[in-house]
Amino acid sequence: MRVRIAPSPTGDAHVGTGRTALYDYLFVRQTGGTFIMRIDDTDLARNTAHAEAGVYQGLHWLGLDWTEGPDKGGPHAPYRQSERLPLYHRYAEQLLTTGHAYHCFCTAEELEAERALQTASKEDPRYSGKCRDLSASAKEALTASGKIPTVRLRVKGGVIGFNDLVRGRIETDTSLMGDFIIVKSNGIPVYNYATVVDDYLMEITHVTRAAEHIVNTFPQLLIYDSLGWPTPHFAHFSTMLNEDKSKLSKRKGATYIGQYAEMGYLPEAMVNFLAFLGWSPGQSDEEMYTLDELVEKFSFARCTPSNAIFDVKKLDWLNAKWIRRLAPADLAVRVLPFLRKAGLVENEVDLGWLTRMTTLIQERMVRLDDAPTVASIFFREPTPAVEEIRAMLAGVDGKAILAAVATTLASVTWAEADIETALRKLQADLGLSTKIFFMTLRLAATGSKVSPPLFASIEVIGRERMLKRLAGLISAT
RNA sequence: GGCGCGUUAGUCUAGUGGUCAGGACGCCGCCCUCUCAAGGCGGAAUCACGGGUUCGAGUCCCGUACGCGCUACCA
Repeated sequence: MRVRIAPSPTGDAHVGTGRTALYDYLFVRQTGGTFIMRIDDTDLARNTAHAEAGVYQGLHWLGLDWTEGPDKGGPHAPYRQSERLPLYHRYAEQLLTTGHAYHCFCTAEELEAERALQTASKEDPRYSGKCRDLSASAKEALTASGKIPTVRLRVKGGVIGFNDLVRGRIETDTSLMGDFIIVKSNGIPVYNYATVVDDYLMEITHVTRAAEHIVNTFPQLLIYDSLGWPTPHFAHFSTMLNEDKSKLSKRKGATYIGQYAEMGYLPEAMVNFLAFLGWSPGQSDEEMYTLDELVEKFSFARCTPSNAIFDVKKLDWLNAKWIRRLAPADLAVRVLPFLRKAGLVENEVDLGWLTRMTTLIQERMVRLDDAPTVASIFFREPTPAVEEIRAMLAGVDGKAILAAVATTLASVTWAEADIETALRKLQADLGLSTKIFFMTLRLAATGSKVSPPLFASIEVIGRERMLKRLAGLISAT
């Protein structure tokens, strides 16, 4: 099995490209096939010069890799369409000599006018075939006048079709189709043509892509046929949409894989989520799958044909699940860049301490970039919650209570369990309700009514900083 | 407009002629609890519509509606 992903070099990997690449990768690994990277850069106007790195980076982040491509080389190099022009010309020449294609001298303006006329008279706009049977002398004259022709494929009518791996039989009548351009006047092949030449020469067995390419398959089928080439298998995946059902675009949320990495989504979660957007393992209640598990389960037949909305809420849930599943030490390392970015960590940190801290925030994060918020009390001094504590301790001697806490903490063994035992005993001795006492402590320790578990938090904050925070409050109360 | 694809709760989906239409996210409620989370339990919510075929249709066929795609010398 040989499968290719053919992104345009836009500088970033689109999530749609990511999902298709993921499906390709799963299929290829499952079948022991080869995954190929090909850069479709025939749209000169749109190309950012060699901006492939961003695309590679996004896919690599997901954990995907290929064995042939511009960056890897391979038996069918080059893997960039802009470097394969001679190939396209060779087969265009073949099509021309066999009579399957012909030169068309119509200008873009003439075609535009023709189309306008047809639309006005309510005809379906399609090429009239004006240059279809030009005489040799006419062609010579046009060439002599300096006109540069395009190459058009001669379309003969009839019903054609293919068996889509996810949708079944798809057919159309080509009598509705005009002769279409395969090589532009600037010598660059059109997508539909270049794709066919490349897929054939690169021995692609399964052509996989998004549903918007379904109708492109028809002209491609015609090209395969005209060249006398066998057709590969085709699989068209569902389209991914925004929450308002519009096509996934940058306007309405993140579109590129790199953006999700920056927001603190885990590649494990992203892969899991993307896999389930348009595919399902069938009868199973299991929601979490690793890349390896997906390799085992994936199949084209279980891909859904209908469009799928990219539901960030579900992604968030999955991400939170994956965060909780990570070993704390692993999570700590992943969280660190986000803490640095937020300015909470500037120099080296003690990884043991960071890991301990991470266990406290692990269940309180949806994304990695939640860490700076949730964990700030372990790095920065909170604003003293003087007023809240006063309100909490209304009617009792607050200063004395805080002092008792300080005294207790000053001598206790510094470990969560011991801190808890000591403080619970103090609570009993003071005769305060658990709610009041521990909320007061939480306010004192963290400056907030919401925080990670109290005793462990106190431990992680450390004796010195705890006593300092208490001292500050005692003098302010 | 033409052609193509699609349509199970708000969302992702299971279902391949006979099920109380299953699961998950989200939402609501309860429990647990030092707060917040997490976790547990429970709840509301779905087969787009109309015709067929059949003893029986979410499942098969036709039509309609709606959505998406293509209709370029874009990919």
